[in-house]
Amino acid sequence: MFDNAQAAPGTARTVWWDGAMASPPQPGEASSRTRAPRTRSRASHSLESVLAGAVEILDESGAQGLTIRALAARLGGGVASVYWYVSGRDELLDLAADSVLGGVLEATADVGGGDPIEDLRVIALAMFDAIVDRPWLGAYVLRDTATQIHSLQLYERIGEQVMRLELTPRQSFHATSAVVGYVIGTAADMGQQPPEAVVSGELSKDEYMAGAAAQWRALDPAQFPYIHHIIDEFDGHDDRDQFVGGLDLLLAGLRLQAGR
Amino acid sequence: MFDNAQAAPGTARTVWWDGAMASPPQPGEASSRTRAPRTRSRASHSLESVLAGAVEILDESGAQGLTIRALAARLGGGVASVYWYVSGRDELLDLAADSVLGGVLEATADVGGGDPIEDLRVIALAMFDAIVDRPWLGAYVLRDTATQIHSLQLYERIGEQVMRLELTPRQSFHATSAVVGYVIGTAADMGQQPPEAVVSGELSKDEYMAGAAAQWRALDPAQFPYIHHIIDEFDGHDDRDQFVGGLDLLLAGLRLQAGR
DNA sequence: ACCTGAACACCGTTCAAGT
DNA sequence: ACCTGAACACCGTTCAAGT
Repeated sequence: MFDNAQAAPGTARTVWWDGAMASPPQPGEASSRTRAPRTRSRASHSLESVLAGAVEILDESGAQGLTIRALAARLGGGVASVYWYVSGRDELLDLAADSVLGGVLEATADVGGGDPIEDLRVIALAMFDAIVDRPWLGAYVLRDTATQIHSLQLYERIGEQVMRLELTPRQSFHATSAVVGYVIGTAADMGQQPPEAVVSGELSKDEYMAGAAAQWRALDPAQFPYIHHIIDEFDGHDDRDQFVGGLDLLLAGLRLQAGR
Repeated sequence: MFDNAQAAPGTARTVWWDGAMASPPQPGEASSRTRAPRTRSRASHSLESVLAGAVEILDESGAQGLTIRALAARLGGGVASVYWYVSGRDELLDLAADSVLGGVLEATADVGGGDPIEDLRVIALAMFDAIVDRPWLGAYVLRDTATQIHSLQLYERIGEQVMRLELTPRQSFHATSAVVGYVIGTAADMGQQPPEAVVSGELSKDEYMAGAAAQWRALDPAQFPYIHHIIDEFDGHDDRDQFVGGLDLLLAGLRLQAGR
C-alpha cells in the first residue's frame, strides 16, 4: 500500500528493460573503497539522497528556493534524473516533509507509558519543535497519508494516546484531529516567513517582530483595545511558550471530557 | 499606517507626473450611463476589481491557477497593469485573502454582547466557514498584519471576547492565539486539495476521501489500532462537526481557566 | 535501471513607451 | 496616473538518447 519509498510513484513500471543487461560495468569503481567516484561522468542517486538534498535546500532557502534545477545541481546530476525518484515537485515536497517527520517518530518512539495526556503533550511538543524551525514544513505535513507514511504513523501514535482515555470513537477522532490541527496550524503560522524578509536575509526574524510590535503600538487604542492589552506580551514573546499555553488549554478541555 | 489600500505598496510614489495633465479626455465616455466602455482600447482597473478578479480565479482553480497573466486576461488588460496595484504575486495573494476576511468581519460585526465564550465560538465558526470552502485561503490568512488590515481587525475582535474573561494579558494572548491557530490550522488542513485531484476535476473530494478511507481500512489492525478504532467516524465524517468538536475542547479548557 | 542534455511551454517581473 | 506590449530570466516537465 505505502510502498512508494522504493518505486517512483505515478510512474508505471513496465519492464521495457532487458534483465540480461543488469549490472553494467562500473568504470574505475572495481576495487575502490572510497565513496567518491573517480569518474565524475555519471551521477548516482537514491530516494534518500534526493530527499536529503531537498531538505538541505529547504532549510537553507525555503520552499521557494527548492527548484528541481537547484536540487539537481546539488546532487551533481541532470534535472531529469530527479523525476526517476519522485513524480514531480509536489511529491518531492510531500516526501521531504514526511522524511523530517520520520525523525519525530523516532524521537517519540518510547512515549506511551505514562499519563495519556502527558504523553500527548510530549508528542505534540516534539512535533512542534520539528516544524517551528523549518518554516517550509508546516504547509506540507500530513497532506497525503498515502504518500506520507511517517505522517500517518505519527497521527496513529497521537491517536493511540487519546484512545487510552477511553472516549467514544467519535470523541477520540475529534480530539486527535484537534491536537494535530492545533500543532500544525500554530507551528505553520509561527514558521511563516515574514514576506521575503528572512529569506533574502535583509531582516532577521527578531527585527521583523520588533517592527510588527512597533506597528501594533502605533494603532489607535480606542479601536484596538485588545492589541494594546497584550502588546507587552506579544513584544519579545517566545513562540514555544505561546504554543504550550494554547496546547494546555486544549488538553485541559480534553482532560475534562475524559473525566480525569 | 495601513493605507496601502489606495497606494500600491512597495512602489515609491514620487511625483514625476505633471498635475496639469489631470483628467485626460475619456473618448466616447462623455455621457454614457452604461458601465461597459464603448472603446475597448484601454482597460481600467482598481484595487477592488483586481482583488475581485483574483478571488474569482482562486475560487475556480486555486492558488496554482492564479497567474498574473490569467488575472490580466480576466481583467481584459495587460500583465504589467496588475503591478500598479500590488507589488507582486505574494502581495496579491495576501490582499485577496484579506479581502475575503473582510466578509467575515462584516458578518460578525454585531457579535460581542453575550457570553464571551459563546461569542468566541460564533466568530471562530464564521471564520472556519469562510476558509473551509476556499482551499487556497488558509495559507494566506493572517500572514502579515501590516498588509492585511481585515486579518488584524478580526484578530482584534477575537481578542476582545477573550479580554472579557478578565484573564492576565499573558493568558489572554495565549488563548487568542490558540483559537486563531486552531481555526486556521484546521481549516487549512481540511481545505487542502488532494494532490491535484479536485483541481483537475478527475476526482471529487468525496471520491478522494472514500479512497483514503478504503486505504485506511486496508492497514494492518495490529500496527494501526487507532486508525481502525476511528475509521467509521472518519469515513464520511463532516468537516464542520470535526472542527466544532475540537473547538469545544479548546473552549472548555479556556472556560476552566477563566473560572466560569 | 538509471542518468543526461536539450527542448517545450510556461511563468513572474521589468521596462520604455503610450495616453 | 495608469495602462500596454515586448522582453528577460527563470522554472517544471518531457523526451529521445545514452550507459
